[in-house]
Amino acid sequence: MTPKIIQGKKAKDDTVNNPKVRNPKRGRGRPLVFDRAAALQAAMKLFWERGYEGTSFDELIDAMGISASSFYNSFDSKEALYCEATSSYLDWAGQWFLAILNDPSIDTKTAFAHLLAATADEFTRGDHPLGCMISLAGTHCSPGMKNIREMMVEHRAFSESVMADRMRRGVANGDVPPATDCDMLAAYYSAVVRGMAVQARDGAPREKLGKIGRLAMQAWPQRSAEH
Amino acid sequence: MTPKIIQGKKAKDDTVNNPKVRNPKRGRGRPLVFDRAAALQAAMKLFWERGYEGTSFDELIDAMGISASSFYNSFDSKEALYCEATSSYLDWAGQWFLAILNDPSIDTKTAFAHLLAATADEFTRGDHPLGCMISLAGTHCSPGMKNIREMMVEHRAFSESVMADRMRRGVANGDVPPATDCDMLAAYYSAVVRGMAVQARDGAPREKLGKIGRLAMQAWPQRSAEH
DNA sequence: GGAATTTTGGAGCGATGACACCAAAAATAA
DNA sequence: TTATTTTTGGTGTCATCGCTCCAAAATTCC
Repeated sequence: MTPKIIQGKKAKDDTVNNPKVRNPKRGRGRPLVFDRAAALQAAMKLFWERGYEGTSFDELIDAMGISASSFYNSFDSKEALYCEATSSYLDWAGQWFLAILNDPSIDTKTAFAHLLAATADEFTRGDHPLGCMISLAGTHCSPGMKNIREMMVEHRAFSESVMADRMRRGVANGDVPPATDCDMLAAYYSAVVRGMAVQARDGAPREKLGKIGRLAMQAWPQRSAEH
Repeated sequence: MTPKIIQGKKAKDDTVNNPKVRNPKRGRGRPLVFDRAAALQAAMKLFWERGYEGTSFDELIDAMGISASSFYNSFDSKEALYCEATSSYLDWAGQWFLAILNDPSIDTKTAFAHLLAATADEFTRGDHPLGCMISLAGTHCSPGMKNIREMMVEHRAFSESVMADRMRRGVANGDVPPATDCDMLAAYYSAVVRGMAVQARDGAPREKLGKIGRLAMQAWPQRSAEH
């Protein structure tokens, strides 16, 4: 799921570069007093809810339940943490995303209908922040956030390319019209998903997102071409 | 175009409440050395490009070409400036937006096709920042930005309601199928526009946005109902 | 001209941002 | 036990944030 990762900084300790952890299970030295994975999850949810700029360092370590010292012992910087949190998010979101696109029991059109329905569900679940951590991140930000911005642009382009690839497989399999412009159709569904993320953030209920997804499926190509 | 405006702070000087200006044309006292409207435009473009959190006070007054003293003499706060900049943006964007939706020479479906085409054009023009100042603003931010967040949510809801109203007029006029769920169809086109804003920010060219808009028009209801 | 009014330049303020430093603490290895 | 390694608590730092204050400057009113 993850494309080339752009990291803000190189790890200071190059014995282990990504992620930074010196005492993985049971090494010498004082043991970690916190669960690194759980702390990362907490940071991810805070970034997801508030964005990178909207999340302060103190709020982060508070949510992670650790001190500044412990933080910098296990992570390189706020920016590096954001990269890791993004990877963690994509590991999770990539599961349902790719599972649906690669489901061999359904045809291409059905796969995208399922994808949009799942998006409506996942964007409005109660056990994590609304919407999506990728869709709207780094779109308007200061020049100092260039690294993060480029990373998010790449993540968005990557998910779009995954959708286009699935459509091309559909063309090859014969369940998508051969004249279909897969890149454009993927860009369209990508845009719809981004728009659903905005709606979710603004409080739209699951059913509303579901209907948006069903309307979006009206653009699926019929037997003849479209361009 | 502008719905109920939520202001961050009340103007300190209640002789003139919105906008704050004591020496409008030619009053007593030292005259303003800068063009307030031009400074506001400059601030608007910076906010548009970088977002609220991504724009610092020093960058703002630098782009506006004024000092901190002059700033606080003519504006109440960064937040109040953002509200004014947003209003200024909506005054401008509302022009083409409403002009298309109220064009009496075209039917409802054509109006929305024009609307999406114009969106593709306006989101990718070279004489101002890419995308839209409203579509993605305040979606992920800190709790301290509650006022701004709620303001942007309201602006987005308002433009969606304007689209729904236009559709209902189409139903009344008979050029939109009577069983159409106008609120849902408007939510769908609203989502598409938000997605086009993301694509524009990520560097998608005008033609790509145009094709997304044309694909989105495939969801327009035929003679029979859809829900 | 003098008084009143308003804006401007310039310095500075308290709070917060992200992070660095270092000695003490807690583990393992010998 | 002692040496070694690693993490932790606590404090400090340096820059930036949005904003304030005040005396000087520039205008109009009388």
